[in-house]
Amino acid sequence: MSVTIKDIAKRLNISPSTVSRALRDHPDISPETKKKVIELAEKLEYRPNVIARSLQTKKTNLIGIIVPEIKHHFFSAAISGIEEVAYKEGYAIIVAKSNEDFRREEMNINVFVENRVAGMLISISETTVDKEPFYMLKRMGVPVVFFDRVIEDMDFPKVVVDDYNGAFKAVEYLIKTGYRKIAHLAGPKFLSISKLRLQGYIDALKKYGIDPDKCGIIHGGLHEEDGAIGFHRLNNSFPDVEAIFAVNDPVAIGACMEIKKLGYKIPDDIAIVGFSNNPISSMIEPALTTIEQPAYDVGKTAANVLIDLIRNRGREIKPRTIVLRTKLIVRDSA
Amino acid sequence: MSVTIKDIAKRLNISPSTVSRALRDHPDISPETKKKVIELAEKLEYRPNVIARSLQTKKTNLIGIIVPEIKHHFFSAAISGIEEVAYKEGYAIIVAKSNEDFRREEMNINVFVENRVAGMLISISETTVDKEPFYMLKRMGVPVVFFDRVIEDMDFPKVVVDDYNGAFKAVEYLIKTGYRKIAHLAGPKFLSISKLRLQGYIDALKKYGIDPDKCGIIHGGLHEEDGAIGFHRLNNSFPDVEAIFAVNDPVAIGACMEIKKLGYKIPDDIAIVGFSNNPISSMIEPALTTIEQPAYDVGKTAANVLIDLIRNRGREIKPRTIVLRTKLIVRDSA
DNA sequence: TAATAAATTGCAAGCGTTTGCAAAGTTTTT
DNA sequence: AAAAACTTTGCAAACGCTTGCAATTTATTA
Repeated sequence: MSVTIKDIAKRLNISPSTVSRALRDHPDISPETKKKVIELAEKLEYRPNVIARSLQTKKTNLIGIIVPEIKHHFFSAAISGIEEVAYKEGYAIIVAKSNEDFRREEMNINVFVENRVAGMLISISETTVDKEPFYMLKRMGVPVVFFDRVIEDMDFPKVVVDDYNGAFKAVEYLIKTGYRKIAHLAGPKFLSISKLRLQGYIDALKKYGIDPDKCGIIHGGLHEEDGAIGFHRLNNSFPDVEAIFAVNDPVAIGACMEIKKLGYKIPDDIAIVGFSNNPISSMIEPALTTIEQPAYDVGKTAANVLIDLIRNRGREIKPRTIVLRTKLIVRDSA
Repeated sequence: MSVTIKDIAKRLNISPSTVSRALRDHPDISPETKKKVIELAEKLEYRPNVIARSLQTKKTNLIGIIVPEIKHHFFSAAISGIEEVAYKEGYAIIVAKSNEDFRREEMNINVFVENRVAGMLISISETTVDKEPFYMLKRMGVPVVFFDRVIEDMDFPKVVVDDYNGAFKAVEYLIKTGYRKIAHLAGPKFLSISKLRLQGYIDALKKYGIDPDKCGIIHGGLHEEDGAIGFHRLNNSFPDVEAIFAVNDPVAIGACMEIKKLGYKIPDDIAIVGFSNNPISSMIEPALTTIEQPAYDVGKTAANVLIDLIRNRGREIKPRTIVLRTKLIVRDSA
């Protein structure tokens, strides 16, 4: 069906190897043959078969990405960043979502391995506890970089945002603004980001002599509905709460809706700070004070680290953790 | 490095073909050999090499997706839908963005062709005018389905939302609510979605005897800033406008911000209706009346059509256009 | 002019699978 | 007991490319 190197070779009465080299501009081939080959290739609309090449070279130009969900703003922005550098470096991205299900995550990892991706960028699901699939990747020698949601004690490089400091800054800001009873709508317990943001929250309170145990820490999910539910539970257990630090913007927004629905005023009755600076946050009423999380940059950085890793395989590179800066964005909700 | 069928064959003293068949549960192979093979394969952590298989079978499990931008909600939701059905049907998705640049779109198309994707799902960039890359795909016999942003006169299947009717309903609603001077912040002129929404707008006005030429049609981009700019221009040329129908939610929101900034009240001074029902739309103040556009379903449907096409190659399938329903969501902005 | 070096091309094997067909081994039928 | 029919396995080629090395041709040097 489609034109191959052999076809070109036959029509030009030369060998396939010469054609192959001519097409890749190999210095051994004379300018005249190159010209002939390239012209005929264009005329016949020859398209190199990357699959055949990959089989031979044992290399692919594919980078696998696994995220919990594609349509969440943070992840789609990160993917966009990854694509940007991948494109520039000559890689294509193949993306899969886990739907927060560790089994699907594992299936996807397998699919990627079978497709012999050059490397993988992974943000783990909220249900991932079994590390076996990742050990397998280690054994197979697949280059892997975690981003945002990482497995802390695996020695793959990691690219994260400064969750701890972001949380710390958010809470410190609340304290300095005069709030004391500051509750936390926390995320899933064993997710790295939840843990770090929680710790930042706790340490900020402690620094100013506030006892975190009396403030209210409610664990929940990462979505809007979790914010609403969380605030409900909070309102029951700690009715005198003055301010809330939410694990992320959707949760903060969910809480806001609920707060407004119950007739409280933000920030007068209850102040609230989110995390991630979703585009939405600046547009709600009141505009949400939050921590900016550079999603696009996380993607770009992670992709760069991975490509480094791919290209320098052999030379041992010490896995490191890159922490991207977070920034407090003060708006109207606190 | 990694374990192959040959390795297994050698250790079991049987031929590679037998191993290959055993692993794929071919009926010719005896249960005992199958058992031996499968057990050893597991023990050695054998992973089939999809690349080698693809080379042989001339098939891949890859679906290529090209969108103008990954992080826009509509596209990321559509991609999510595509991934969902692709995963279930045993395909992986490889995604690229054009950044609204037709040259990058073409480059990506080429990359996909060279990777011999099983098929492609494309939403064209706003700068795409040259159809040559798509004719090339036709010549090569690559299965292609357009979604959302389509090239109308190419006979590839298309999956779109009912832009025309959505726009019509939106404008009709405005008219029935009592507005007459209804302007339109339109999108890029040669984009199918812009054209259809514009036409729906015009026809709705005409149906009720309103002259569209006197209402104000401002062409612009598809982003927030375009909404702000658009409203400015509108406000200069048609200061007596009572309501606005925007080509999409970002534009509507951009206009809203500008309207508020200039001190007008929504909907009292100016009413506004958007298009797409971004998650953000329900959360701004006032909540945006808009047309719901089932992004996730567009993705799922497009993926299903494509997979059908891939599987039934040979049997000619008449390319058809699937139009998904849009729905008016009445909120506070109109 | 012969010997040596440089430039250009081709041979053939190999990457890890799949698959049509032949071969060998078993069982059933006549 | 031979023929026919299965069942199970293996051979070898093929998919489209790359690449080390040998072979050929041409240019340079002694």
